[in-house]
Amino acid sequence: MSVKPRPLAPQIACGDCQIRHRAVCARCDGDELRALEEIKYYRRFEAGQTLVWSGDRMDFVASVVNGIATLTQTMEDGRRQMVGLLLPSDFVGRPGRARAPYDVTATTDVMLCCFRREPFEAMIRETPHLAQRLLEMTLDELDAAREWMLLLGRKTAREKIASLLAILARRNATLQARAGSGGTITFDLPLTREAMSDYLGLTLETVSRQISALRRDGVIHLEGKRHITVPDMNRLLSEAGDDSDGGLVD
Amino acid sequence: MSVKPRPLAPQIACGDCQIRHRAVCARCDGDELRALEEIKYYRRFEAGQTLVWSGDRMDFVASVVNGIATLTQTMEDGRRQMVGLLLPSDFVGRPGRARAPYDVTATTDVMLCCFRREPFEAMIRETPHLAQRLLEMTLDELDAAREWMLLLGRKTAREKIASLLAILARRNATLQARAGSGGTITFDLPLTREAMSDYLGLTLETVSRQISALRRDGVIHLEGKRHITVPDMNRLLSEAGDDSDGGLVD
DNA sequence: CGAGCGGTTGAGTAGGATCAATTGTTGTGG
DNA sequence: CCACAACAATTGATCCTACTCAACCGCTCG
Repeated sequence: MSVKPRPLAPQIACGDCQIRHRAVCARCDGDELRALEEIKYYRRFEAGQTLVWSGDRMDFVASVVNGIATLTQTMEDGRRQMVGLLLPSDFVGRPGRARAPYDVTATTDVMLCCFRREPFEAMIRETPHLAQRLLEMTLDELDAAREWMLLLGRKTAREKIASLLAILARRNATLQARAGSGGTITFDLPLTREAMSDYLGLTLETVSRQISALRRDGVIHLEGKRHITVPDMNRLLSEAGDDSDGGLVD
Repeated sequence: MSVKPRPLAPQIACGDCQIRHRAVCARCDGDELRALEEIKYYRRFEAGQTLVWSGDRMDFVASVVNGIATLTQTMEDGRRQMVGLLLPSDFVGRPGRARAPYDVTATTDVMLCCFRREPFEAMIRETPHLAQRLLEMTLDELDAAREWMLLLGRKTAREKIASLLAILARRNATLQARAGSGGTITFDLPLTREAMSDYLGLTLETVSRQISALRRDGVIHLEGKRHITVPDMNRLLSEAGDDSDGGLVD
């Protein structure tokens, strides 16, 4: 249980940063960036590591630079629900709160750009660009959370799986900048079956069965356990129950 | 289907407003309040009315002054999930977005304090107090949404009901300023069984059965259909699975 | 080689959904 | 004043989806 010395990564100039235009700092001008450079430092985590435990003191907030992390809540008897999926440029922590309300776990290797909390809170108060961007990001997260609530409360297991795959596919599509809506899309699952079950409010057995079912029905193709091909995105979307089109299965 | 002329309510001075210190305007100083007075107007809605339809254009944002409203999402086949419960001082609408993503419905008579969207957005940019308060409120809503996700994804029907009752009881307790944690609490359900089922991701039959079960087991008492007494708040909390104490049922 | 881990599949079960009947309660019109 | 419709809610019977428990596969690592 001994903790390795925290891996501090070398400083990167904000100007060279991959997430410069999507993270909290997106709207900051030159002076503001320089102020941020003063209070930032990088930390690297390995896949599987817990970055923060629920209830822990957090004296930083951070942007995810690369990798994927999750927020999860756990009940006393061990039931777990993922409540956040953090991708590059997403924000971790809450200004004005010292204790973490959720476990934060790295599902892949993760690099964080951390800001010491106190000076960051001061900047929020003083530089409107930072506060405005954070507000915008928080509103987006709230919308995502509400979409997620519909999934958890009302969708069937099959629809849940299809929805998650659609989210991941769409994300990869924007990165690959292809596939208007109908084309073939390919990506790797960044989550284990267990993590997927925590996301979807299912058991891992049900996740596995439904993935198999979608494969049998030709909605997706699988190579190995993790590599997924979606031959027809519209088909996947209609399986997800989201429908832009009208569910024209037959 | 004819729409009554929208009920415009008489103007109230911000200084006399019940929600002055909890709404978006909570941190505003005198000048800022005066600017808000310029762009605000009141609207009243009757119980059951839909304030906004999903997809509609919204050219205002608003604070709930009194009454209770809900945000709901609906799938094509009619499955519905509530994704927000709006109480007095809560905020409706999103600066920077013209179209409503959810249906907003009054469950009781509701009064809104509306701000025309364009000037309000300008104020967000210029008066940091407004933006800061809105950020804070949005972060609180995000936390609430994540708590709700745990409920939807992992709790049993009985725990869901107990959780909802605990939330409503706690809210009334703060209003009545009593009942540290153990005392008797009494309140009226502001929701129909159907609205509760939309909140909890259940059917209304299951809601009814579980309320009956909690009554049989002495966790709550019922007078009529809507008036609820909680003799032991800790008992209710442990039924909800939230537990501050360890679930010491036997 | 065996242990550990991620994943798949099968058999049996249970919790909540579905379909249906019934009881108030309220409000409307004759 | 009562009959009737509309609506909220309760309760019962039955069904089915997803959970539970269990065995097993393939791969990696020590």
